Amino acid sequence: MRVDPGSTVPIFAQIVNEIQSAIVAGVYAEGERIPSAREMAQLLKVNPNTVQKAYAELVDLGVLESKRGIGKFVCKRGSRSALRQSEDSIADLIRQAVELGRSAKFTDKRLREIFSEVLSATPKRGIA
Amino acid sequence: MRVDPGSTVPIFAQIVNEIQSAIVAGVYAEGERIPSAREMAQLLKVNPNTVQKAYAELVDLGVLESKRGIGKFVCKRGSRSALRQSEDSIADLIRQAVELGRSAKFTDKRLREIFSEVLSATPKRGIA
Amino acid sequence: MRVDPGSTVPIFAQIVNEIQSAIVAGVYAEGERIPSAREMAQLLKVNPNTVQKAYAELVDLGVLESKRGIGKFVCKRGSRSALRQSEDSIADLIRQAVELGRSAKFTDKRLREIFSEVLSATPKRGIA
Amino acid sequence: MRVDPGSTVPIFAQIVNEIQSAIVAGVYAEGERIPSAREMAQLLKVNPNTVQKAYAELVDLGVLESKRGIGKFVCKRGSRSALRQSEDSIADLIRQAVELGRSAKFTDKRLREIFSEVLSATPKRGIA
DNA sequence: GTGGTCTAGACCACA
DNA sequence: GTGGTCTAGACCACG
Repeated sequence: MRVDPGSTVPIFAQIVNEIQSAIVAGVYAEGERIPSAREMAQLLKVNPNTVQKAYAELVDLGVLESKRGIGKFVCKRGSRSALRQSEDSIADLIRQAVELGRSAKFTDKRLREIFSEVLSATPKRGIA
Repeated sequence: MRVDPGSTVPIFAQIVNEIQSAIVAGVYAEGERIPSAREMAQLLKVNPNTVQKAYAELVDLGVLESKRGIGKFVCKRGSRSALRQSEDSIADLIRQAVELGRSAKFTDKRLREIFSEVLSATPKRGIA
Repeated sequence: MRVDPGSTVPIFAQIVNEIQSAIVAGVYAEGERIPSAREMAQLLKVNPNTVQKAYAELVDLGVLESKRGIGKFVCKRGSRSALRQSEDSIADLIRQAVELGRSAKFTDKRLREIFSEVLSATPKRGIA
Repeated sequence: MRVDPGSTVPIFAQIVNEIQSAIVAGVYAEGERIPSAREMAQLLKVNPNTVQKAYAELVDLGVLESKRGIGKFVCKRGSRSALRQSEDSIADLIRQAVELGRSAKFTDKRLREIFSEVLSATPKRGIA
């Protein structure tokens, strides 16, 4: 679980993705409590408000639920929601890539090639 | 050649991409003059300064060159630069998608499936 | 740190030079935050957007890096970049002068004289 | 006698400098007629209006004088004017370089070094 | 008419 | 509060 401050992707969005991925990967089980915003903030070395914003979005997305004074917990169906949204995010990025390729008149074959290259070039990394 | 004002991608960045794609697709040949910022602005229905920012970036990227009082022209090697940068942009988006998938423990097989679905679902569109 | 609105050199370019000089001179250390565009703008009595354009160029040149919502910082190697670019700018101006002299058939001796005169005639000035 | 369309220096200004240099170098003697704007334009491969503007400036500077219907001629004291102005231009560029160096806290010794390097690195070129 | 610069002011995402 | 983007409109240098 980490964050790249230099990325063009907003930090809060990176956190949203990371949490969802962690849930999908089984790091946080349904009904389980996730670390407080402050804990997460010092873990990731980011501003607590940024984590707060990410958590709020996850509540909004139906992945987390808030129990006041206690903490935030993965929803009953949180794992499913996270899975669906992860797939959506992935599909959305790929869609952008494909559209870019289409307007430059790249063939589907060429796009498949690029995809395969990137797939084998991108290393697998741990969740922690 | 059009622009989506609602996109998260800044308009000027969309224009940069569109122009590069058009050059790669052969709409604008090397050495050829591209429409003035003002013409392009009214074509895309955006502010001329927004177009100018995009053009300035393209000059910076070595795709266009500026001749004062005459117009902007596709560089000698502009087509190559544009091609390389288009591929980079595409690969970059796919890389983001793959990284997202990796941290959610998606298998490569699943990622390939998503890619194929998106590829067949994304319509081809004209340049004009 | 000041700017001459009457100069033929664009204001934003003057700011780029001034910041680079300040970094080379050690006014802003590597990793340090520089004043916000708004602060700098009211300091120099210019429009904030003009400063922002200068800052954007410095980011582009690899001298500054931007952290959204926090500020702009001198890059790790920013001091080196600034030094190199300052020397390049100086050498470029001198090269223009020498070429002018060459085509008017000035001797190197005469060019050295002019240089020495200007060097002793140009006052040293503070950074602030 | 040539012009660099890619330079940051305006073309008309380059022409002004070139003509002055040519006069200083003795290519055009006092009282002699210089090529018409059209001739010069096709020689330099630039827009005739651009040459026209350069000539007008040279008249304004007291280097050339116009005889209607006949052409433009180097003034009586044109050679002196051109010499003085060439020196001024050269001194001005050097002054800009020195100011840049001063604000970056370059020592005079370092500036002299840069000057010497550029002087020996810049090739002598013919007038034609 | 064309590009380049500058100003003024607004809005938004981010921290 | 900070950077980033966008709009609107002005002015200038250039061809």
